[in-house]
Amino acid sequence: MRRVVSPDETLDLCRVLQALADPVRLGIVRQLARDGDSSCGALDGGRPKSTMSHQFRVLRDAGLVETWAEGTTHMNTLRRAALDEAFPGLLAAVLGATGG
Amino acid sequence: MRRVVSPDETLDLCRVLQALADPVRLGIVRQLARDGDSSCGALDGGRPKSTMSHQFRVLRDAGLVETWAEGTTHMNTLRRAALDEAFPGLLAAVLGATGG
DNA sequence: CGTTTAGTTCGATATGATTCGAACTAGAAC
DNA sequence: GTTCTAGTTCGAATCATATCGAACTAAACG
Repeated sequence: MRRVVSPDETLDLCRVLQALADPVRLGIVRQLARDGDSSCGALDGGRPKSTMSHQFRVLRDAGLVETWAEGTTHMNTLRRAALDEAFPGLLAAVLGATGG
Repeated sequence: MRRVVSPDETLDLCRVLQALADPVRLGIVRQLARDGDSSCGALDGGRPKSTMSHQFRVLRDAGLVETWAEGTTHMNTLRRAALDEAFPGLLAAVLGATGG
């Protein structure tokens, strides 16, 4: 249950919006919200690992996602509480939107 | 009261988020929300006109802002209704956030 | 220890965004 | 018509982002 990369504690709105402004990353966030914590591999959609690793890094750096190792896999969770506290309603609005 | 550039009627979430994910454009949106319709010149913050023209174009293309000519000046308005309909709560969340 | 599995990091490339000066356009005022 | 004002468009430089293969790391398992 070690934490791999500590997300930046001070959430920056522009950074959060930029992290969400990408179809791949928005899909990851949506899937995490819908299905709960998942490994990186369960969220890659067939894309190369190096590409996904980059996308997860952007999400972590923006403070949207937290990642830890469990055995050989890395688990990801949405930082709902932190996001709701910093930007109330933002995550709900993004998740509620139907289109991509 | 002619409309200069017709915003794309179908709002795309990724495009909207990307347009908002810039401090300059976020500031424009915030100022439009707070002070009401304004000319481009009243929102430039001393930046070159060509730079601002580009930023307004991004906002228009994303459907966030509508622009029309009044005499020599161009007036801008936030498309609140369209945004609230497409992504309920999003604009409120972005405007409610205190930080940049 | 050797191997497999799951991600990361590195390096390169390609694509897109931002910025700005200079030239252009349209309306207003003289 | 000339001039002024307010923005746009063009072109180029700069910077950031996305993507991917290849090499690397760390845990698990034999």
